[in-house]
Amino acid sequence: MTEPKVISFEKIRVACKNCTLSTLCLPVGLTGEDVERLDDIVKRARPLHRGDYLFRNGERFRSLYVVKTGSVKSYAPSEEGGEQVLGFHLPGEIIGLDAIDKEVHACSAKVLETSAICEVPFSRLEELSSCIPSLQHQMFRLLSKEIGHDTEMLLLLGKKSAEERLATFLLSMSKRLHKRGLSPTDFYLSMSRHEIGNYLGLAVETVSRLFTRFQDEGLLKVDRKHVELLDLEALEAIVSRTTPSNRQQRLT
Amino acid sequence: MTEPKVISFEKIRVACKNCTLSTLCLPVGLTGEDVERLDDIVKRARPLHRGDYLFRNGERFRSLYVVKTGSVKSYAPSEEGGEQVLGFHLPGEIIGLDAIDKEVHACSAKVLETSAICEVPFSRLEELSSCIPSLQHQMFRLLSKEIGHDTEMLLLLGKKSAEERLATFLLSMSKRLHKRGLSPTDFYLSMSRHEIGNYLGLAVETVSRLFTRFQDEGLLKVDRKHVELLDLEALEAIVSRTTPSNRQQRLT
DNA sequence: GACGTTGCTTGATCCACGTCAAATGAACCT
DNA sequence: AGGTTCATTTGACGTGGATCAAGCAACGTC
Repeated sequence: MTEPKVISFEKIRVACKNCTLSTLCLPVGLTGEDVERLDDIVKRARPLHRGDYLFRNGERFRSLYVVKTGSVKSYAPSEEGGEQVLGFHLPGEIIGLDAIDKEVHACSAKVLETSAICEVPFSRLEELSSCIPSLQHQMFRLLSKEIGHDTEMLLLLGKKSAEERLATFLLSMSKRLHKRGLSPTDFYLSMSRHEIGNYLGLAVETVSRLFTRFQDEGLLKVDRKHVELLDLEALEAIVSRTTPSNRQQRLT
Repeated sequence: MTEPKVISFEKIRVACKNCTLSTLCLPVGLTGEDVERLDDIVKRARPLHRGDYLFRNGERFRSLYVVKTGSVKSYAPSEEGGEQVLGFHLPGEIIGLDAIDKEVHACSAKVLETSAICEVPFSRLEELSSCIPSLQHQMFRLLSKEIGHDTEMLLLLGKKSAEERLATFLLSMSKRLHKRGLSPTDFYLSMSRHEIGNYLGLAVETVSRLFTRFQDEGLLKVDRKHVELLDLEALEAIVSRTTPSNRQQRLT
């Protein structure tokens, strides 16, 4: 999520245990020995570049992918060339979990900027988790967490207004970047307005207008892909605002 | 999903291996012995009635639940009393997977009609799956399948029109009921219009109007909760129709 | 069998957002 | 520098579906 221009040589540490992401990506409660065994099965790939695919829909599922640096989007084709962006993936996040069931990828994953990606062959991972109960537990948690995330998105798409959606998106980016040691208020978006709109179920124009509106209201500053959040509290207020349109919500 | 009036005494078979749902609910590739061990940990509860909760959001997560007969809805509270219906669960379907991660239920599950539910203590299930690799595999698949389902809902809420949503919903019910040996064209909906609307991100009024429109167009017949699908092909056509509004969809 | 309660339908109106169209401006060529 | 392309912005306009407001049918309950 940094300006993609100057890519200094990424000093990729070769072992999981040395990886800066270990707290995000590695299961907690693994012994040193366990981590080494996990380490053995992870393939560390050369850097990928904007537009490269991790996988495409229809391909056979073999591996999970973990973002090490950079960012990735995943998206599902709908009928007739349409697409639904399913998520933007930052360092430490795992991609491909939805394909375990059918063993075929139902969505595609495309790299948004120069990125380093770890590949984890799933069959090996499965073998390993039946040996290491705490790894199995972490795998269950991981899958479950993904479901929880999807649930939040359902709520967003089902109930929230355009401005709530964009505010939610910006705060989500902010928090996730912050967890990774980056500024929660000043960052670059690696995806286009188009992709943001698609992800949030909005037209590009609406996204663009909201950016300028938020800017006019002093909530943030935008310049192209660079965003500076000026008033996090106000954004939070937008997210958790009870819209006057909550009539349909309350059920028996 | 049958008329709740006459509840004859449900002859509940006590063992998983005898359960009519075994092909839906039980992992394939388990030995007879494995199934018995699984069987040991499943608690079979007395029938629950309309309005009963399996669990409520905020409660500590202990068990997964499997619908044996009847139906259940799950829903998440949003800000300030609003709710998002997350799903309607039919026999053989599993509820509670999203709570594994945080060990707290983020949503509630409420019984829609008199139902029999199996309870599976998760810690026991976890122990068992580290002993039985094929059970572990099935668990991964199950979790993954849930993610896949959520993805479809994201597509529905993000991109589809009101009529596409209702048609998708009806066909989904149709297919799922058919798998369970019931009529794919003639069934009772155990949930209210209100709940359908909430689930699909639509107002009750819109759902109601669409039902009458579909009826006028000869696609189906409705009387209260009883639905008869008359033209499955036409409904399919609505679902997979390229809306003229696919401008935003195609991305680079 | 009258009476409240709840769920569903129907009609009239409104508005948030999508759509269409055009201008602006980066980035990238040659 | 000038031209091509593509992303973003901005304005004007239209509409799908939400909202508001009655009716109406089913189902209690006493």
